[in-house]
Amino acid sequence: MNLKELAHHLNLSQTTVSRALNGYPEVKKTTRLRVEAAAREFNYTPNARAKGLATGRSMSIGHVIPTSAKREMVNPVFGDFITGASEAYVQAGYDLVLTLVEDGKEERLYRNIRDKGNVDGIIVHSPRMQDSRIALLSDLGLPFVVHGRASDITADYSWVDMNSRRAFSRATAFLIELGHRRIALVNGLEFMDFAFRRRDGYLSALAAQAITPDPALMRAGEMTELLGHQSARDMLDLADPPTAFLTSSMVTAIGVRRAIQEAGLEMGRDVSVITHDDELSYLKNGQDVPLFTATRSSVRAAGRRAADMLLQMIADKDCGPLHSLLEAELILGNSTGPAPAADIKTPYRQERT
Amino acid sequence: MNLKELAHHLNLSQTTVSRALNGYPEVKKTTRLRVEAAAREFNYTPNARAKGLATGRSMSIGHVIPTSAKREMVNPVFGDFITGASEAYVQAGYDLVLTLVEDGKEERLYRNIRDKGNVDGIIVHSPRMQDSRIALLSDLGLPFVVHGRASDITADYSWVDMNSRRAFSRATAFLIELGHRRIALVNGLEFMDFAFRRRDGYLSALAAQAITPDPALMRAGEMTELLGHQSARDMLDLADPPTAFLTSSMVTAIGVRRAIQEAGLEMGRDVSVITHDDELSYLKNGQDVPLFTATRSSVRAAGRRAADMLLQMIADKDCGPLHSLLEAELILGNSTGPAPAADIKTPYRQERT
DNA sequence: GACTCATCTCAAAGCGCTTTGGACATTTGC
DNA sequence: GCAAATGTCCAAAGCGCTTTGAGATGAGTC
Repeated sequence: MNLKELAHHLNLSQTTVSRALNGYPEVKKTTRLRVEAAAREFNYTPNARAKGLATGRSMSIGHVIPTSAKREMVNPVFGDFITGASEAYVQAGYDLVLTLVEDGKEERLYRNIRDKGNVDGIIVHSPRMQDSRIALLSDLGLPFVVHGRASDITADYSWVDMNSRRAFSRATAFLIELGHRRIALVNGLEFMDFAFRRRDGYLSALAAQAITPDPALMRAGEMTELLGHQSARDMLDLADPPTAFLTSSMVTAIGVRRAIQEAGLEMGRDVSVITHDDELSYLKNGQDVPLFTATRSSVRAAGRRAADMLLQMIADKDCGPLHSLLEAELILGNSTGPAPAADIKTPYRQERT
Repeated sequence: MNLKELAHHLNLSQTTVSRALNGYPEVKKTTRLRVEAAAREFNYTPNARAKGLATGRSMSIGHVIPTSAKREMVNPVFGDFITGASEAYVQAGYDLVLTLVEDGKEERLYRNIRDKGNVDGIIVHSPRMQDSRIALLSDLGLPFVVHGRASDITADYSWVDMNSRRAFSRATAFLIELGHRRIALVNGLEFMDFAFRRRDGYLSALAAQAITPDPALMRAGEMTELLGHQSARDMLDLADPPTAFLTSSMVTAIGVRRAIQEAGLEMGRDVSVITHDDELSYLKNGQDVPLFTATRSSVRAAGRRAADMLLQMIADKDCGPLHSLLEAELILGNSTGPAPAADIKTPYRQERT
């Protein structure tokens, strides 16, 4: 059933039916009700392509996620982010179109996306520190929101991000307060902006207590279980091993825990661990008492926020770049405790904020 | 730059330009080259909505994934599946549109999707044992491929699935061969078809050796780390605890491992574990020697396969329902070993296939 | 009764593309 | 040499919708 048929059936013009359905005022109330009833009865749904062609809007949002042939990992965070964003899209009647793109082929792709015209806006995932996509998209004139930021970019653009620096600096300060001095960082790939910020937070907290960072205690890589395991195993083997670990993801933390156990140590007593917890739906951090002490920020909420922002920008072209900085909570779990006796030095008491 | 402008610029009609670009034969070679050069020069990309309207095809595929307000978990397998499917779509010039739908609202949604006309086909995720979506989609006349099967549906439809029953029956048989008799199953939700099949495989292997299944050793739930942990903890507490676990996902297996360690036991020596490994990109099962003995089947490959099938069905309406059954490998890792001495009974030797 | 307003409705243009049904020129077949 | 076939191009219709500009209709005003 299309508009023409529906109109004919109702003995009305397409114009009137269209207006009735789209809430225009110049339609008599009784007519409108009659039209709506018929539309329901015949299960009429306007053809999206035709509607899009006529209105110039596609009612869908593009999510572009980068992949690379080498590190061919799909960020596990993605599913939850999408779930959050979807809530907003469903409410607003938007669709979500997903595009995976190999590193490097991005310029052509974004241009294509714009010219094809099948999305009204874009969500950019996984920004690097300097990310050419941002300038490109600004040029293209397609509304976009970045999930994360790009530290090296000075131009203004819209983003939603977690305060990674603050979260990791708080976590580090907390470990220091517990008496830890040898604190290891198992980070994500540090050309990714979020990972860079996390390290920055970690270093700043060390510096605040005049602790010299030890390169041997810093590792970065794809945030897999293996990375956590290997890093922790190697570090625990050092002559002067760490008494605490800070990791960038739950999966990595699980690897760290494995290495700790294999070393015959107990997490939370012999070695402390703090991880970042994205609140992924399939990786809950314990139930009553969290398994891991963690900096926690829901990536699903971030997705929701980003989508809301983008929709707002589409509705109001001039609302200018929007920003949203989400603060992570520091939640206490069973994986942290005072530094083992041998290592305890009275820490400078520090106000936690 | 649109077709009209491009045509005008070239002093040609839209017809000719369109034909030149779409490879129709009735265009002189030199004209075609001239057109192609200009298209490249001006970065011409046809508008997808207009093209879709004219051709009646949208050049995109819908992925519909069910969520429920209650168990609001996004299947972590999803990211990898999509990655596989994307490979096919990119090659064929298709887009992927993603829709999350709450349980129950599906009928209306699928009908809408068809009438909106913004996808040419659908991939159905996470089928239940009896799944109304399949009959519905058949009625709607929209090509679709199911990732998984629905045991209670007799009608023919297209699917890609892993041979869950065989995989779990082999895994169970292998454990029996190692001397295990008390074998626990920590499964996914059993109204999900794949989980049902896995239990079926498990039970059949037990039955083949005349081992009576013990309800106390069977658990099902969302495949989280917590499920694995709680199930294993409870079971290891039994008077007659299991000596081996079969779990439906890596994440769950990690929870089982945790419980084993907390019980002061060693995985692979005191207690054996076999898990199913979807080869998720962020959850590699060890490196040289796998951490877990596992039934392994790449969900990414399944995605690729499903997408290829769907594209074929779209290209050739009459190619009829297609099926693809993927066999899982049984790979040996460090998590299995002979049943502890006390429990060893000489097993009937069984041919593994 | 002639006038203006509202109110309601419609025909038709247009969104950017494909595709049908020729038109015209050039070859080919006999 | 002429009809038929072929090669190359175009004008125009149509995909299903929205939206413009204007035409009816009836109520209110002088």
